[in-house]
Amino acid sequence: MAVTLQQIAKEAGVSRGTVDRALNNRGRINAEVADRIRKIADEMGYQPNRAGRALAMSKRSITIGVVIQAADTPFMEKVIEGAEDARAEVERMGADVMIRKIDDFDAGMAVEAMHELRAAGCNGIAVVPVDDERLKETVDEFAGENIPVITFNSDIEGSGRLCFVGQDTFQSGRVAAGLMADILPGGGKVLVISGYPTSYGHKNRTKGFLQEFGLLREDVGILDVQYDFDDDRMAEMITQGMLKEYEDLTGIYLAASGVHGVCKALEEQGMEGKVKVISNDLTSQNVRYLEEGKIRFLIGQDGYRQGYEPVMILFEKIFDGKEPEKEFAYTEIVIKTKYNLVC
Amino acid sequence: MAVTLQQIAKEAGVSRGTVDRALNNRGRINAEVADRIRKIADEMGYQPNRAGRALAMSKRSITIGVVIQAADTPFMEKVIEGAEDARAEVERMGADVMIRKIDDFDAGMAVEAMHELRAAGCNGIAVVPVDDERLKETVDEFAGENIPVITFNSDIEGSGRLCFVGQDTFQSGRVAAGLMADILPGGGKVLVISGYPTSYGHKNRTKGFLQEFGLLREDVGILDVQYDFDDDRMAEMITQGMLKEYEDLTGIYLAASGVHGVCKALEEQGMEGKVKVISNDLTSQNVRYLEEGKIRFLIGQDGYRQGYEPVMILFEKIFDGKEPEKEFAYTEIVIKTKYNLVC
DNA sequence: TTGAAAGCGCTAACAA
DNA sequence: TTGTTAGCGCTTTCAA
Repeated sequence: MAVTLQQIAKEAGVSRGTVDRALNNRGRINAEVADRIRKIADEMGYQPNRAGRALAMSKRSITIGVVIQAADTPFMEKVIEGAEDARAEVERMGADVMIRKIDDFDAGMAVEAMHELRAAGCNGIAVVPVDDERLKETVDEFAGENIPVITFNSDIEGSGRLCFVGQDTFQSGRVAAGLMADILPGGGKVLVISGYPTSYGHKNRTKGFLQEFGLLREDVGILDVQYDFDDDRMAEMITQGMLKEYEDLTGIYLAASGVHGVCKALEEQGMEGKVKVISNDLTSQNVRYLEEGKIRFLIGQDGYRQGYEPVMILFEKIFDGKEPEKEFAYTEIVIKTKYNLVC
Repeated sequence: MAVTLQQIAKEAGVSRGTVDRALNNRGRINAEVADRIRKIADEMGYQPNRAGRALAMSKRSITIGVVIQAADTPFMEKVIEGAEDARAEVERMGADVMIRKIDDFDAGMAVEAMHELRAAGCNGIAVVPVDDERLKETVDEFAGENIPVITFNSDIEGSGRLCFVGQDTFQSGRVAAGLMADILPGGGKVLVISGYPTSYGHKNRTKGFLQEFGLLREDVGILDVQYDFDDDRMAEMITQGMLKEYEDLTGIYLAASGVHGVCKALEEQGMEGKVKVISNDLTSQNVRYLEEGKIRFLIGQDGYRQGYEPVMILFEKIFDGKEPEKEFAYTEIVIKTKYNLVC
């Protein structure tokens, strides 16, 4: 049986309230007595009972806000699933979670949602941000008011956010490069199609891929990076053009979206399977292409954890006062082939 | 704020105790009243508060036993880590976890440990089994006494265990086959080295690999399966012999242990890198070989979850009466290259 | 068959 | 500065 406050109180010859004040630094206590109590608690291996604490604090009621942009995308559905699961878990401990979904990316609406959540009494907020000055200011403002903010999926560098939960995008590009280097035949050319030149994530993936692939395969030519602005039609046109210009194209790395367009172009030219495609994100469409063998590898993000972790980290921070373990909580870089899709 | 028993009692015009009896089927209650209360609870969306329940039940104290064989191996250290984390988590809810570690595989000691744990009052047991008749009988005996048993890492087929947590080994072999098919050049031969011909896991991996690889690459010859009995010296000798006999050997799949031996033999013959190696298990030694590029891929087991899940499933079963979601809780089949090792 | 009440470990308000 | 006490939501025992 675990040690209780009462047992420590008895051991120290004081009351339960005094032990509580000592161990939780609530002040209004003699410093020496507090020290002595802390030492005793330590020796007895005291671990606060979660259930007792949750019950006692349930009137104070912790509320956690979550702002998810691009909530209508398949990837974010996984994130939302993780956040909902975390919600169910902390609700059983008496806390509340409010989730605000925003279609597309819209910094203005994200800022607005954050203000709403603060007004609703949220004690902490997790947000999928975009790189935007107002959003950064809002994060800093909240942090100043002692409302911890966690960025997830995407980060706001240099802001006062508590921590970031998401993928190490540079490393993700390197993972793709390693795989591509393993499966390409000798010679030929490889093409990188990115999404937006301004997106941090896309940029980092591209950089990681180019740097590592260059080191691994000097025999393969690397074509200039193309941008499809996350548009399948663009991706298709780029692929068509490149196929015409470079007959020895053997590999395509998609740093963002556009799988459908790429595959369509390859199919039209009868190059399916001959040009090896590696892409990102385990969307259901991408997964289908993987199953059909039209893509070789998908690099996944573990969206579930990206939704789950921020809520839990905030809950632990607010409920237990526990600081997050790392400033960058990188989620796993998952490699999927058609064979390890289900788990 | 969530709905409480008290609120339902007020709504139904009865006492809290009556509501409790109705919702938890404790008997000693008028059936019609019980029905009415259940309906009201349903309408109000009642979800029992975990903290309250944990606190009230803390005198009854749930104890969960864990028996881990081969506990001295690096892989099982991960499993133990997961079990310890689960322990910490359920201890905070007032439960206890007793972990019994056994070096090597020893069915007799495992049976003994299970009896000890039952004598110590365990309400449920998770065990890493071997295929052994006494062990199976013990599992069935405990299940008959209403002490749920979960097998993890390895299974006892046809026993009365509640569920199995671990890898789908057949599928794991197919994953390796898919990767091997992607990275081997045309022609040549591939060799499969398994561990024990009697081990279910090794056998399934081998079968999965052979079946899938045969479908994928008809141009590559498949040599007879060799067995190294998890011994590096054996693996080394096998590799040496095969390298001599088949100059066009281009790939080796290790269904069990023996990476060190294989790599040593390849190095001696100057074939390192030329013969592509895929193996299982993220042991620190294997990871080192992966980092050095001597192995192309490692198929991992997610040992952490294999230790964590069984304890949590047992806790939920005993504490909440919640049945496990699936009979086979397959853990993810993780693909690791040198680039996605850290997460 | 039902109600009333004690108590699980903790926090917080109040009293001393 | 310290002790006392009510109460969080639930289970369980005892009394009606």
